[in-house]
Amino acid sequence: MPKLGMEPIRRDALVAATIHEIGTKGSLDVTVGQIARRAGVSPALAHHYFGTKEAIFLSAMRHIMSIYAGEVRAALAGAETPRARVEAIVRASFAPSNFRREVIASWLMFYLSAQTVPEAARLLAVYKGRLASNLRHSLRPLLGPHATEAAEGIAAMIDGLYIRQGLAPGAQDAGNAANLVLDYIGRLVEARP
Amino acid sequence: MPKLGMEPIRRDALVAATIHEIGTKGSLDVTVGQIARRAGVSPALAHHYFGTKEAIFLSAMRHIMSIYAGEVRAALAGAETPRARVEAIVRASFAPSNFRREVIASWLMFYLSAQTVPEAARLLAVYKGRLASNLRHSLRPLLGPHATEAAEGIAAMIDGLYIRQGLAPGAQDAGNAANLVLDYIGRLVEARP
Amino acid sequence: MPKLGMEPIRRDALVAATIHEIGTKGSLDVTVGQIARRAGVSPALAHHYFGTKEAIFLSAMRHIMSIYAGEVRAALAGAETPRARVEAIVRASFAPSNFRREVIASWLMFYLSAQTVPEAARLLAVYKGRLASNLRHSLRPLLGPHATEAAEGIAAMIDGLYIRQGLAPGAQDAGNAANLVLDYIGRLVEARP
Amino acid sequence: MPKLGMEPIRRDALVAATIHEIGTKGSLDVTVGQIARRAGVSPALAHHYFGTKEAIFLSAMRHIMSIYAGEVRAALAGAETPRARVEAIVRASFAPSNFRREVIASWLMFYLSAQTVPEAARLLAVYKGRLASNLRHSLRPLLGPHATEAAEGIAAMIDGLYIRQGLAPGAQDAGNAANLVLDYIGRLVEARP
DNA sequence: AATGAATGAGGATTCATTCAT
DNA sequence: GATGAATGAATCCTCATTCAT
Repeated sequence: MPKLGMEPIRRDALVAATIHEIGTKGSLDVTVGQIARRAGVSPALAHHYFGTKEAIFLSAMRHIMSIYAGEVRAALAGAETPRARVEAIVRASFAPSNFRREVIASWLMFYLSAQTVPEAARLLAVYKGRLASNLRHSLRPLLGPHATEAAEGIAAMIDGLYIRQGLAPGAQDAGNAANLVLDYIGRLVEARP
Repeated sequence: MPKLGMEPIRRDALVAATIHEIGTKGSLDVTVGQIARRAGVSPALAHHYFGTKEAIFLSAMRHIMSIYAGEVRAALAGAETPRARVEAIVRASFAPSNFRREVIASWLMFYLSAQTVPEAARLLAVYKGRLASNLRHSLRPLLGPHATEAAEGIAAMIDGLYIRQGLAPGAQDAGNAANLVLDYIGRLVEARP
Repeated sequence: MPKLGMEPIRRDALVAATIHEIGTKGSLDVTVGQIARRAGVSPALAHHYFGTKEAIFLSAMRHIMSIYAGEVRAALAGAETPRARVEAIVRASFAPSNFRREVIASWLMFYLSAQTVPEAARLLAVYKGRLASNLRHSLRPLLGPHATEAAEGIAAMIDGLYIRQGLAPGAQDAGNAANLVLDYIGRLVEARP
Repeated sequence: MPKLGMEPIRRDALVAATIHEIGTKGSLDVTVGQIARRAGVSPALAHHYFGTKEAIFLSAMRHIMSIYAGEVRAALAGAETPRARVEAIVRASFAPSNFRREVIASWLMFYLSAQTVPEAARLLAVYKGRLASNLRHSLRPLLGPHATEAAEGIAAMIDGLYIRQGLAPGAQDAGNAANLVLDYIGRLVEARP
């Protein structure tokens, strides 16, 4: 009987290597060879398990998204009021597992590849739809008809902080970033005289 | 007037072609051949004038930045109060000459290339520094010590709206985007009870 | 009876799969993986039993030739006159077990591989020699010194009908093909005024 | 001004190199690199002028067919009677420019590639249609309703002699081959008692 | 000023084959 | 007996870049 069960191990290693390489390079110009080398395997094996480079990238994208989704789910679990829910979503976005430079860089790369790769576009649309819907749903009780545009503003600010984190030189402070959004939410929600 | 040489004409055409191609493709995967073809010249000529592909990209980046800078300068010219200045900067960011899909896509590509190309990083840093300084300077009289973080929030939201415009399917409304930022500024500036 | 080992079963399955795949693709561009998959085994097993891809092909070639040889032998068994012998050989060439598209395609592929693979060339030479000698031998009593060239003409026509059957789109009629050759033989044999 | 007019020269050289390499190898397993090397250029240039390997092959196929067509046209020019026309077609098929080993090997390779490449199939169908129609047309006055099947027999014999010339070891005699077909035609045409 | 000609370097992908279990 | 794991070698193709004219 042959050696067994390597597939999930290799797949995970290759996905991790992909994220690492994209994060390091800060660009999508990553070769299968580089990914494979970092994962400690041959380029041929990468193709053996994934078929194409695009499939590797998509797997990495799904991995990142599932981490994010888990973070959001966990954060929402303990949130009872609408406002707490909004804040939970924001905090999840800046959780350490998400807000690492390499993860964010990958995020942005997938944003980019969605321009070209239909499946990437689909995945991204799902994520964006879910985020917007989550935000709107929680904001509605607080802001009524203004919930939609508030959700847009919040999502935009999050994306902006992401791009600055992912592409700017020098790591930034996740807490600080989260606070900026939370402050914005405070201003949106709290009645003005 | 002396008869103009072809050089500036060709350079401009190539820069315009670069922006167009990046905007169309939505990615940095643009070849010198594509750029040259769109500009109606041979790839060899592109190299003749620019030396390298990177130099073509940098020229395009400078072009976009100078348009943006002009727009900001013009907007600031008519602004008398601090708040008007802040709003002018924002409006300039969403002026039609900037907030076109292809221009924004190029913007983001340059953001990306700053990861790899030192000169691009330098240019981007200059721009960001100027934007932040402009915002801070105008916000200071209104927000005092909170000006810095307010400037960060505003800049982040602008970037976020840009990325959504540049990479999302379906053109968006510049006016709507500007209003989101202006509303945010309003909430920042207006005193809360 | 001893329990049969798996070896002959696997070998047969792989040979059959090889012929099937070549016939389906209509080309020699068949991978060991495809052959193994059709045979329901792993590519590694194919190598285990045959050593190399070339050996698999040669086995398939031998298989086809032995079927052909059996068909000829059977046909000759009932033939008593020289002319009946010639016709038996022709009929065997167009017997259903030979004149199937996939078998003929394989035939031609082996013709091809004889260009490169010495052992294939040897096998093919044996077959051609036997066919020619069979034909000549039977034609001699009828045509005397012209037997050799008549045998050449007949063999060529058979090959030509094969290539048209094996490589032309749309299955053809074996009976019709056989009749063409038989008619030719009639014209060769029957005295002209 | 650049060096000019190389394109047709290179294209011709590459087509010739393709035929040569296929003829030498006796198989379609010819790489672009080999073709380019024989043509004295880089593989990249071959792609520059032809785009794909398939396109190179198709060009070579068209080249061979046009030579053949020219040969037939020339032979038919001097033929006045139906029988002379039939014989002219046959002689053209065995003219020295066609019946060279490398040309015939290429012929057969294209026969093969027609299995896979639609455009090759189309070209081959055109050739076969023209040949059959030429033969039928000339045979009709001589054989009436039997013309069709006679044409089939003749075409098959020609193909058979081709495959033997193209794939058999040791060059054969074109004159001998032609005579076999001419003799066959004689037997088809001349009345039997 | 401009370009056709040409290529070296590199990258995705395929595949026969080997090996440890 | 059988196979999953793994890879080296090869192939097509792309592209920035150079050069002679």
